Amino acid sequence: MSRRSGILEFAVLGLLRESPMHGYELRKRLNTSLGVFRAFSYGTLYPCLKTLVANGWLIEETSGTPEEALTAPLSGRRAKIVYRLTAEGKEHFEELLSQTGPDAYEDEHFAARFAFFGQTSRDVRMRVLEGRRSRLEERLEKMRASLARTRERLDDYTLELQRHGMESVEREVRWLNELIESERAGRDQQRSAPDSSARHDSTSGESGGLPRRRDDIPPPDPSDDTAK
Amino acid sequence: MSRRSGILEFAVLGLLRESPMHGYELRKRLNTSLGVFRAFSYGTLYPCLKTLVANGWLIEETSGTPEEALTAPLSGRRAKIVYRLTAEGKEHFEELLSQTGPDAYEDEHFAARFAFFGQTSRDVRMRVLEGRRSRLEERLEKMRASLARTRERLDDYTLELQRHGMESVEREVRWLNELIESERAGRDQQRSAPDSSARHDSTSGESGGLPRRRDDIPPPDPSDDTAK
DNA sequence: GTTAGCATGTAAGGAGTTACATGATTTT
DNA sequence: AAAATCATGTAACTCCTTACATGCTAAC
Repeated sequence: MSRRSGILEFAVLGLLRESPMHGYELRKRLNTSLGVFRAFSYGTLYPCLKTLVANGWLIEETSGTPEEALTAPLSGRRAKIVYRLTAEGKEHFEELLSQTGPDAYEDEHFAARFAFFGQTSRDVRMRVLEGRRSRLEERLEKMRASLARTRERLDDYTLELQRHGMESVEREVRWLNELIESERAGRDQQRSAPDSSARHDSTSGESGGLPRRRDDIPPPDPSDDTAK
Repeated sequence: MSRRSGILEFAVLGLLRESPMHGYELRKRLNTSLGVFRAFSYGTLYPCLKTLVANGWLIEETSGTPEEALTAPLSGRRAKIVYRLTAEGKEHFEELLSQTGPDAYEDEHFAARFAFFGQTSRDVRMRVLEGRRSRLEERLEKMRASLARTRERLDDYTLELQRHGMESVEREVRWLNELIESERAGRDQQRSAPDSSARHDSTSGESGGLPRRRDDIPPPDPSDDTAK
């Protein structure tokens, strides 16, 4: 029951929900899917996996399927451990998904939550988006106030740094506004049942409707991979 | 000689270079000046200050000046410790300022460096800005490659998250381009002396020229202060 | 007179990195 | 047959937060 990390635990469970994987692959997916925001090392990931197994959320499958076991039978070949989500793990993840406490609005936590919106029910999505937005608006308030108080004493570079920081936050607010609007637009389709005690129903990705974006993919550029 | 933090050490020395301060004030300035990027707690700051004193970079002045000492003379009044940069501390900070190793291009480290650009020589400023930019460009390369590889398998939300992340990075690159251009424009004024072994001359803030920005201050809104 | 903010600290612990150690498999 | 990359782990260490402990001073 140990209180392992939050973000990492959440992301691992979420990725394994889609399909079983071994540690190495998991790490790559963590660092691209949730990519810009977080990069975990093996020294973090492997111990975490152990803990999740100990909690019963995961099981290890040592080179699993019978066919594969035959490919390398009796040699003392190093195990390739595939992790699979258990029923309890699934349940636990579902519960984490439904939490909308203030933690969920912090930078990195929010990114992790967003990455799994596809598996999140619409009302939770809304709460998270709106929570994030008001968190950012608070932050803007403080920045504005502090700027007004201190702007005389600050040199140009410090000022420029603050200006750029504020603009970044404002930009994210605008992004959230768009997202929230799309979610609202996607609603009304299926008027949420008058039953207000709506239980989160496992696969409740009602795919509201993201703002369909210009599809400018850079030319299929198959280059290196290695994440440092 | 203990290897204390980097960012915090750097920022403390930089702030104290401007004027002596006590811990509480220092913390507030850290969390606004370098603000958006980093928030330190007392549990971090005070021990760090002790270390810096032990290293000889700072000295403590217990309610310092004679006049002030008279205001609260013999009562066992709790000391209000003012920290002042020593000559060695100044020298050390100068040396830190001149470092342009790869660390200086990381997110938070970069922000700290930028915040003290007013006290940094122009060629170092240029190196830091350009280093940061190429760091971000590498990151963009990886993101583009990874997107091209995996885009089919990803759901809309994950895609949207990546798109937004990339846009943020691209935006920062544009910002850096502007800054670099301004620095270059500000050069040519004082053709840097043919003496290439230019020693960083203490106060070498030749204030190149930031892009003068629209001055839209929010109405002087004197509200709350408290950080959390 | 009591709440809020100023001011300084410590101890315990959480979260993650780096560097090390090992070995298998694939590509060049 | 060397180099790269796949694959799994551990130990030591860093950095920072939380929660606690203390007391002063200003404002309401």
